[in-house]
Amino acid sequence: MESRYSPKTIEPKWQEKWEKNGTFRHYDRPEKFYVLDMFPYPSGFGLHVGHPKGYIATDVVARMKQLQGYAVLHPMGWDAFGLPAEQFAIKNKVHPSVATKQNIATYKEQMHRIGFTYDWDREIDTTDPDYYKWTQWIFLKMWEKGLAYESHEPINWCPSCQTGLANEDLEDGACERCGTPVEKKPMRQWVLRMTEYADRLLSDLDREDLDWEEQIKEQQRNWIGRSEGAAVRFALATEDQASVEVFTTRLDTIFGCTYVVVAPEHPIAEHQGIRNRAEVTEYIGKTRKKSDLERTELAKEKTGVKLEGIEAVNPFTDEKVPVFVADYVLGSYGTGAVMAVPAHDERDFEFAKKYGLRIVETVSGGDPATEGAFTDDGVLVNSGAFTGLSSAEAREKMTAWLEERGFGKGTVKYKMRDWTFSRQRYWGEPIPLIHCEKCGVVPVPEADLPVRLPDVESYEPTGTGESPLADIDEWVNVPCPSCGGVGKRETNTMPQWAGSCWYYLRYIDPKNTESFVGKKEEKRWMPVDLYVGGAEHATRHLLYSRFWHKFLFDLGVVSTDEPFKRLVHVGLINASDGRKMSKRWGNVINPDDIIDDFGADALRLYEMFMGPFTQNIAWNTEGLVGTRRFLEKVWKLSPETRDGQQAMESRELEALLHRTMRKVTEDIDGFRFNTAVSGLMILVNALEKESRISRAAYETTLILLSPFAPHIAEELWQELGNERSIFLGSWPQYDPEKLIEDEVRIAVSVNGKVRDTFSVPRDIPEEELKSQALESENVRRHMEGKEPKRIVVVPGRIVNIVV
RNA sequence: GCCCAGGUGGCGGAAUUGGUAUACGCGCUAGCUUGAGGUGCUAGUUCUCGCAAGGGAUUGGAGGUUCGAGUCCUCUCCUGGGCACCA
Repeated sequence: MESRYSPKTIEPKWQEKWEKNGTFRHYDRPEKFYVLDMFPYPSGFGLHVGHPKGYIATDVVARMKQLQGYAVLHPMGWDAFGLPAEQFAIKNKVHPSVATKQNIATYKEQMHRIGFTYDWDREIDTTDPDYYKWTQWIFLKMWEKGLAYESHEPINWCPSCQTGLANEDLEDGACERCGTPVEKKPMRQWVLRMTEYADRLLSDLDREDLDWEEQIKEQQRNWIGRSEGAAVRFALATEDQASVEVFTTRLDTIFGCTYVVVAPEHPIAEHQGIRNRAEVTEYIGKTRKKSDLERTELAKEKTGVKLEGIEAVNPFTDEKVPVFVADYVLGSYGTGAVMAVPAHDERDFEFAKKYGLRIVETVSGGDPATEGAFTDDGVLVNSGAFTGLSSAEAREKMTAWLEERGFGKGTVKYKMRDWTFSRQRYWGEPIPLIHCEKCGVVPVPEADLPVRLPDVESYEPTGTGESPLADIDEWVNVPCPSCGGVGKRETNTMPQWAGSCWYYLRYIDPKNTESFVGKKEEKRWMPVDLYVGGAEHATRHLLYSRFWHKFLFDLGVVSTDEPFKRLVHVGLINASDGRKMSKRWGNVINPDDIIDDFGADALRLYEMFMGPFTQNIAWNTEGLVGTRRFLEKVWKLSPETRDGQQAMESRELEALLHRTMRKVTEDIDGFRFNTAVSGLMILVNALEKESRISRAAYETTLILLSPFAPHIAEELWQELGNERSIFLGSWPQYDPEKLIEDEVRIAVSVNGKVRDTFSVPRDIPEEELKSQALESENVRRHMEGKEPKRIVVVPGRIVNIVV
C-alpha cells in the first residue's frame, strides 16, 4: 500500500458508514453511560473552532466508553429560542423559525464534518411545539404547586431589549446580552419560587456522589448566598404600634445599634407619622430612577433621609433610635431593613460619620474613633448582661433571648432571588395560562397543550410590558377553560433558559407523546453520567435545571434528585490575539477551513492536545502541523510492519505499550486529554523506530488512538482486513506485570545534586547499588575525598550521598 | 473588599504526588529532499561559561522544613475568572 494519507477521502467515507450502520447505537448493552454536551444556541454565524472543543472531548469519552462495552447515550440538539433569531426576524421580516431552521442546518453540517457519534434520531429543538408542549406542561405543574406566581414588584428592565430580566441575566448591573444598564421597573410578571429550593440547591452540592468541579460548586454557593442571622422586630414609637423587622448576621452588636435604616421600597417609608413627607417622597423618587448600577457602583457616597417623627425601639435596650430611609439598603434582600451599628459595620460607619450619628463600641478589638469600624468577632463590651461573652456565644444567647420574648428569631436568608420568568418578547414558549375576569388565572387544560406561538405581523417588542402576542386578538381572546366566560391568554413568553431546564430528559425518550419522558426509559438512563459545557452557565442554566429537576423529583416523575452526576467545564478557545473569537474582531476561525487544510482527525487531536481541557487557551493554527505530522507518522507505520509475521516486541517496548494503555485510559477518564495525546505520540515515536511491529501491538495502538482520531484509526483497522468497525472491538486492558521494565535508570546525587546516572537491573540489591554509585568518577570528584555521612537509597530512582 | 483557579524555556505545556525539572508539540538553527512550496525527512535546541570533558544558574519573589522541594509550610508580588452596599 503506497497511498498517501488523505483525510478528505477517508473522513466523509467513515462518517457516512458509521451513520448508516448505526455503529454507535448499542442501547441494549447492560451497563449504561449517558454523556451529554450543553446544547448550543444555533446562531447565524455558524460554529467557530472554539465551539467543538467540549463536543470533541465528550466524543472521545463516548467512543472509549463504547469500546469498554457500555451502552452509550450521546445526543445533541438545539436551544433555539432567544433574542438573536428574533432580532434577525425584525430586521428581515422573516419568521424566526425560518432563520432558526437554516442555522440548525449549518451547525449540523459543520458538526458532521468533525465526525461526532451523536444519535441524530434523538435530536431535539426547544422551539418545536412537540418539545415545548412539555416545557409548558412542567410550568403548569409548578403553577399547580404554587411555585409559579404573579408579581408586581419592580424588576430588572432592559430598555434596549425591551424585556424584563432575571437577576441571573445581569452582568455588573447591565443586560448581559446587550450591555445596556438595567432599570428597575414595576411590572406584572411571572416568577418561579426558586428560593423555596435554596437550601436543597445548596446542601446537595456537598453530596458525595455529586462529582462536580469545586470551582463551579463554589460559584453556586456564592450565588445562593446563605446567611445565618436573626430577624429582630423594632417597635416604632408611634401610636399605631407599627414595627420594623430587620435582618442581621451580627446580633452580637445590637447594643451598638444607634439607628435603623430601611430601603426606599420599604412600606414604613410611607408611614403616616412621618413629618417630612415631601422630603422623603422626593428622595424615594430619585432613587427609583437610578439603575442598579448607579445605586451600587456610583453611589460610593451614601445618601439618605431621616424619617422625622418616627423612632424605633431597640428591644434589648429599650432605647429609641432614629429611622432613616437610604438606598444603601436593598429592598430585595433580607427584610429590606437593617439595624445600623456604625462601630462594627463599614457602611453604617460611613453613613453615621456623614450624618453625625452616634458610634457605640460593643465589641472590643478595634477603636472606632481612630480605625473606623471593627468588623471582626471579639469580646462584647457595653452590652448589658451579655458583656464579656464572645461574639459567637452572644449571638446564640441573644437569639434565645429574642425568641423567649417574641421579639424575633434566628433566620436564614439567601442572596438568590426567585426567578423572574416572563419575557415581553415574541420568540419564546407561550406561558400556558388564561386570565379570566371571573375565575382569575386559569391553566390551559393539558389536552390543549401545546399553546402554539401564533404568527404575528410584527415581532417588534411593544415596550408596554406585554409581548407582541398581545396584538393578535384572535389568539389572545379565548373562552375561559373553567367557566367559559371571557378569557385572555397570557401574552408574556418564557425566558431563553426555560427549554434547557429539562432537555436532557427528553433525549432519553424523544418521541414520547404521552409523557415528557417514559418512566422506564428515565430510570434506565438517568442521571447523566458526564456533563460538559461552559463555565458561564454555573449560576444560570446549571442552577435553573437543578431547580427544575428537584421539582420533578418531588413530583415523583424522575427518579434522581440531581440530574448531572459529573460535571466538567470546558476552557474557552480564544483567538490568537487573546481576545474572544467574534465577528466583531474579525478573528474567527471556522472549523470547516481547518478540516479542509488538515483534516478532522488533526483538528480533533489538536484541540485535545492544545493544553489542559478546563483552561482557556489561545488558538494557534500553526500548532496543527504537529498533529497532522503525527497522523502522517501513524499512517506510515503500517506498510513496513503489517507483514503478517509474528513479530515480538522487546520487553522495553512491551512495557511502553502497556504503560500507554494505562495512561490513555486514565487520562481520558480524568479529562487529561493533552497528556493522553502526548502518551500516544511517545508510543508512536517508539514504534516508528522499530523495524517490525506485531499485529497485536499495532492494533492496540490503533484502538488507543481511535477515540481521538477515529477516521484514520478505522481506515487503518479495516486495511488490516478487519471487517467489523474498530469501535465494535474492545478497549485494551493493560497487564500490571508488564508495566515494569527490567532495567531502571538510577540517578546518583551528592548532597542533593545529580552527578551521574546509570542503568541497573530492577531488582539489584541495595548494597550493590550503593557501591556502584560510589564508583562513579564524577560522583567521587564531587565528594572531594570526604566519607559519606549518609547514603539514602530510593529503589528504582535515586541514590543520594550526603557528605 | 470577599471567594475560586493559576504563575515552569522563544511559545502551548509535562513532571509517577517529596526522588534525574523542562516529557510531548510548536517555533527556531543546520543539513537533506523538491522545479517550487511545506502539512516531507535527519540532527540539534532551558539559560550561561567552555573546543570538549564538565561547571554554574533556573519552576513569579523572599524565607523555612528535608538527605532531597516545581511539589509541603510562612510571608509576598502578579495574572485570569466569579461575587460584590447581601447587613
